Amino acid sequence: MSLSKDDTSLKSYFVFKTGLGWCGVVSSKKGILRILMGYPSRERILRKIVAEFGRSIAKTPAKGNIADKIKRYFSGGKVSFKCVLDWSFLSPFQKKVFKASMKIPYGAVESYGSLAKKAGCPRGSRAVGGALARNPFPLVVPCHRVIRKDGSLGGFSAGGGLELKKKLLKLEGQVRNSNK
DNA sequence: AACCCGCCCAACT
DNA sequence: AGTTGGGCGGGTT
Repeated sequence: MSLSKDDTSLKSYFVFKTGLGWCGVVSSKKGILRILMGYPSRERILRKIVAEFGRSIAKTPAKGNIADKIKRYFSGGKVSFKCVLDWSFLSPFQKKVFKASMKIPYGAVESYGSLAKKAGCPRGSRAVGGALARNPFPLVVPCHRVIRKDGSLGGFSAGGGLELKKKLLKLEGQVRNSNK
């Protein structure tokens, strides 16, 4: 996934604060390159962005409605994230998995295995887990809706960790108080 | 060519 | 409830 550091293709970012931590969006000319969320401070998220995209990345005013959508979603709105993504750097397998996962509707969940089947890779549950573990577009590619077959949560590697996954599912009405 | 995994399933205790 | 052991497929080094 390594992006060349001194790539001249222009990238830009903006960050913003939400009820569930600091979030950020990095874009290229083609679309959104990366969504970050769940960071505890402005410094932390900036450091992360610089670490991944280099110091030369440009800051841009929070244009577009993606920030508003995320905020609305975090406060309980049933938001559907339709936005242009730049996934030119993803592997074919990742594209298949992300595409399949975007079909999971708000408020629904699906298991890694079942998603693997829908992505055309019937025994690829672990591979699906691996792909989702590096999902650059959390929320837009709703990897938080993918859980284990037995109902336990599985993992979540975006900022905020498993706790955030639990919160998101709760927002969507999916986590009973089982505390599993 | 080895590792690592956000898994799954059956078969146990 | 938890553990084990085999199998799994993609990604990374």
